Amino acid sequence: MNDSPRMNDKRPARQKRDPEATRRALLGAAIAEFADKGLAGSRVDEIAQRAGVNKQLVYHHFGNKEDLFRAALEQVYGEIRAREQALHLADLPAVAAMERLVGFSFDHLAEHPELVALLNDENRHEARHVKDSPQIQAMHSPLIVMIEETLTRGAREGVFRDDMDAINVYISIAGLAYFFFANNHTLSAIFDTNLDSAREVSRRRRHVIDFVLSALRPVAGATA
Amino acid sequence: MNDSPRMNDKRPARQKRDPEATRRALLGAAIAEFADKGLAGSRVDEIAQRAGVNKQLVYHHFGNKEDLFRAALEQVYGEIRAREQALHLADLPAVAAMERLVGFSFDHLAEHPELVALLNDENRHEARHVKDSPQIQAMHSPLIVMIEETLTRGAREGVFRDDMDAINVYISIAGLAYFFFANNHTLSAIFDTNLDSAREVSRRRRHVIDFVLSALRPVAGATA
Amino acid sequence: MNDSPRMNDKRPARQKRDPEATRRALLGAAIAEFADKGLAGSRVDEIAQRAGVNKQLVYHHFGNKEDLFRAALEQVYGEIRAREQALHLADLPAVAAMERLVGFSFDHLAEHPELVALLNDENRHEARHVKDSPQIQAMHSPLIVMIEETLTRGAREGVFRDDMDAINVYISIAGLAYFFFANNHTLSAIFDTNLDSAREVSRRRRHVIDFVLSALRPVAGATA
Amino acid sequence: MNDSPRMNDKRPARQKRDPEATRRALLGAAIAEFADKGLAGSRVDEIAQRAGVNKQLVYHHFGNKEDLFRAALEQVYGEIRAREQALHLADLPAVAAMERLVGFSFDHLAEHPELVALLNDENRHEARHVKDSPQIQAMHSPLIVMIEETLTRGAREGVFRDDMDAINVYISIAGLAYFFFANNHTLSAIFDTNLDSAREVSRRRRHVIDFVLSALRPVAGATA
DNA sequence: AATGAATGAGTTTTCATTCAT
DNA sequence: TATGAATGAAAACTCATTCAT
Repeated sequence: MNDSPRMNDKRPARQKRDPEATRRALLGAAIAEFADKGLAGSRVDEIAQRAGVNKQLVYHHFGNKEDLFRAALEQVYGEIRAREQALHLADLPAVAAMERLVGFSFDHLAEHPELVALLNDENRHEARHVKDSPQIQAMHSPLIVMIEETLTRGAREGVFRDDMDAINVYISIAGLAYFFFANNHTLSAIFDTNLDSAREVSRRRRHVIDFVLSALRPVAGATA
Repeated sequence: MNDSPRMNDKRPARQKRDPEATRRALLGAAIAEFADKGLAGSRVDEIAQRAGVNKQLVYHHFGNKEDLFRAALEQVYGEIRAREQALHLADLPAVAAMERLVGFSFDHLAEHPELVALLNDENRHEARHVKDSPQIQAMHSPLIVMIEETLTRGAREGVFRDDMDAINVYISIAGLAYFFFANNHTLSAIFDTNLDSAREVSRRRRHVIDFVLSALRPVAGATA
Repeated sequence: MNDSPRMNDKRPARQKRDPEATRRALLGAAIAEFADKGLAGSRVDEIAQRAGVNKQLVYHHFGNKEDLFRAALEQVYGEIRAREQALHLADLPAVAAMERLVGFSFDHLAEHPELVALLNDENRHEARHVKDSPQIQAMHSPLIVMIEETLTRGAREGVFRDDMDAINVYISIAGLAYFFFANNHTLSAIFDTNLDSAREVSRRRRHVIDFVLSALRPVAGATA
Repeated sequence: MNDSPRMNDKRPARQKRDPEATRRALLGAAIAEFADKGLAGSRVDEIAQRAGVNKQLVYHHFGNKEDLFRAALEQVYGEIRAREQALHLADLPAVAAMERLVGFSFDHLAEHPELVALLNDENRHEARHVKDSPQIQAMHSPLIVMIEETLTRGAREGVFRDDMDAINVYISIAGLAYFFFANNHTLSAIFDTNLDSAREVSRRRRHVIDFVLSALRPVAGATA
């Protein structure tokens, strides 16, 4: 009687006209492609293909390649920020809290290699897209505050040094995991081992937690 | 008194037909360009221009863009390996040796941002060029052995823990500096500071040395 | 009576967005260019210009230069096969049938110098594109069967020898015309005549028909 | 104590400075390369490499690529002309003479595929180099005269028709072999056989001789 | 005579982006 | 919203030829 879709419709089901799904598919494809090839090495064509949609939709939904890159960054930043919010370190004793924090930082990178890849590229571009994104700017990481609180709490408990700068501690925690993942291939090649194996990854995880907690131990003889 | 060529001219100035100089100029330009733009983002044209030579000489001397990238990697690896050889840690007490080592690792990255940039790119390519380069494979880093010896010596002296794996310690030392430099721009943007300033760099340097030495302190109550 | 576009205009004239026409134009231009210059000597630029379209459309529609060459081969093979189908030799007495066949083979080459040129090039490449083209492989020439039938019929009629191999006869028929056209310029230069003139072409045509029919005459004294 | 060459010289013997040998090597390499790739597809570099000499020597000895192509043509024309001179057909009865002539034409092409390849290319260029070469122009083929004499002799002997034009007979003889070799690959692909095998080549040889002699038989009932 | 370096003008191909439907 | 065609600008790489030694 009318021509509403799906009457007795034999055309490919391809779920036409679901712009939100298209957007999501493109964004996922973009993150994967940018992580693989970098901004310069990625191809708009390839992203569209990965998403199973027409190339022009990239422009329709995101404007251009660079804007798509920014959207990809917003996405991966959004994910880590959301998980950081869920850590609830205040519920734990200082040492356990710090262990959870370091473990989380390590695990998130382990599970999200695309974050490492995108950040490398973004830094090559001098954080241009981050600076251009009010959305990312607004996503303040709670980690600095969490670290500060945990360090203070730990110092009060007598289990941590009290002279550590939270930002530097944050950078150290992140760096201990980041470098391992970011340079996994060259390190594996140079050391002629496979640092990508589950065994080496979990070894590294233990080392990092141990290393951080060890570094934060109070200085013997210091009067806290 | 005029500037006609070859008066009694000792400058290198436009020496015609000096293939070795041409090669060097190209290699330097390539390192700079690859560091700035990455392998995919770099332009052979641009590299030739930076080097002040004809574009086709890239192909004449290096084969193609990818081979040039490999040569650039060989160069930067060669430089750090050469400096590593010169550390002579065995001459120092364990703590001082470790401090020199950590300081060197930090300083070399500070002075050679191109190393960070090239390694990021190389890892994106799964260390393909490193694996293809017998030259790099042959440049064994002496650092692992140095770290092992220093850790052992420090344990004997009672100033270091004795349960630390040298490779993981190496990765930690490198990572603490690497992440700071590799992600300097995004970190600066996120924390709304300028981590590139001399002040912040030297703060970071002190933190890293302190952090490592602190982490390596012997475990209280352990019988070394 | 003016030339404003689309009055009641049935001409193809610059019809925008007619991909089929674009393809046809490119294919025609490619055949001409490949015939003139060969695969190696042809320029994609030139082909696009001849077709009056943007150069990149070659890649859009055909993939690359080599695929375009294969498409050109498919086109010229398709044309000759189509004409071969229309010969209907069975309707004629053996001698007349053979005469029509030889005449057709000669005339087709006379009218399609691009076929000679493309085949020369294709043979230089060891028939690589023909082997790669399922389409060409599927276009079985009916000529062998036609020749076989005609020879058999002629033998029965007592006008042809009965000991001739059809494939070799085919190659002979084709060769007698082919060499004349393929080497027309060098032959003209060597013999200091103009074998390209209508007079010489028609002389050759008569000779070829005469030669073939003469060769096929029954062997005197043989018992057919 | 001086540095004159070959004192007690252990350097590679490479027979330096034999310009005539260099020239020959280059010419042979050029014929091979031009036969393989055609004029447009051939690379001066590749020719020099095949010859084992420096690329610049091509220019030194031959001027440029095109002149080298002309020299290659002169060489292959020279070879066939020399062999043609040695046929001595007059010593044989007409039929045997014709058989030797046809056999020779076939065999020379079989043994010299580069002749076919070069002629194809030369015809694509409208015999430009042949016309430019006084040397080739001067190498008059004795074949036309030989054919004429043989035909006349055969007619007198009553074994040949007397109405055949020598040039057309020449073209037919050459064409029957030429097409088989020139199009061997496409014919093999189309007929799904291997016409390059010794068996098929010798079958073809017999066919060609048979075909020509059969065509030349006197017309029955004609009064010679 | 011989060599390797150097060059200018191409040549194929790629790619982000826009157009027409 | 979605599609395939079309485009301009560029990119990697090639190549005949010349230069300096």
